[in-house]
Amino acid sequence: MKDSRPNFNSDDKDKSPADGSVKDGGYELKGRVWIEGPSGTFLGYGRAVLLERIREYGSISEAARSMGMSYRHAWELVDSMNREAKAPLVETATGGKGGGGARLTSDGEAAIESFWGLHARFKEFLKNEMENLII
Amino acid sequence: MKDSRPNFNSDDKDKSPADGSVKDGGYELKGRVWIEGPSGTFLGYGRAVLLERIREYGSISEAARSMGMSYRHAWELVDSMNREAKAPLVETATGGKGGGGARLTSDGEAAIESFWGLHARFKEFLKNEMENLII
DNA sequence: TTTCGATATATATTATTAAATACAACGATC
DNA sequence: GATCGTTGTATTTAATAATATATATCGAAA
Repeated sequence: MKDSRPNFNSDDKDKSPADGSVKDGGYELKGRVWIEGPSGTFLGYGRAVLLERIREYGSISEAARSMGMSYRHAWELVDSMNREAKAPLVETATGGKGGGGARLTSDGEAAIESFWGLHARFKEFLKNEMENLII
Repeated sequence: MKDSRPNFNSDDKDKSPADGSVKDGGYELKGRVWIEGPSGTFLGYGRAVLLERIREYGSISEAARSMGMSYRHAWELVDSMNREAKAPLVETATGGKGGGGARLTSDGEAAIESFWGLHARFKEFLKNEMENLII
């Protein structure tokens, strides 16, 4: 059946991989998973890394610096997580020796753990799908 | 072991769900998957929907309108997909009866099919994970 | 040859996000 | 009480993305 509409530039060249220039591989399956709370993102990859850095450095500002992230942004993420969570994931201190600091609560530790588990299983999923992917 | 650092505002109220205000459910697992080509995104959810609309309407501009998307943006997505793909997913015509139009190639049809399959299995994955999710 | 609506593209404008900067408040320690 | 580096926040600036506008091009059909 011929289409009644006019000229379609059908560009149907090199479906057969005769020359070496066929884009054969080069495709990649990517994805993201995150947990959403009542009013926005609760925990995703970047937030999980941030939590780990806070645990490592004991400071939001240092954690932010280590990730090349502005303090403000890091603080907003922490604030968002704390508001979204049932109980705060990070507890902070202002003043005192060293000016203050931040540390994870046990809920914070658990949240990281839980997310990395999810993340690992997701990577596995992508790997499997990638193997069956036909493009 | 008591921490030597100063005052942590530990905010440890209502871990026990005594009052009714506990944010018990309200969490949702979300995610995205997409296929990346040699130089950027190749196919994701929005692009798959766009392809379907193009099939439905036979026109990029009408497809864009139907999605509340600017023609320019839609055109850029189509252009990107065509460049990224081994062979074009959309073929276009300018001029002629009705001014021109656009339609899917067989590769375009196959790409949609393939992506929706992936998407469905991904939704299944999220559903399973959601059931085991502890926050 | 003129008309038509859509493609293909450039340019300008607006809106949204992200980043940078600044600074008051804090409280244990010296 | 002075000091310290951090938290917590506001304000400003820069960067990016999204949208709007404009227009040249196309070719079948009238």
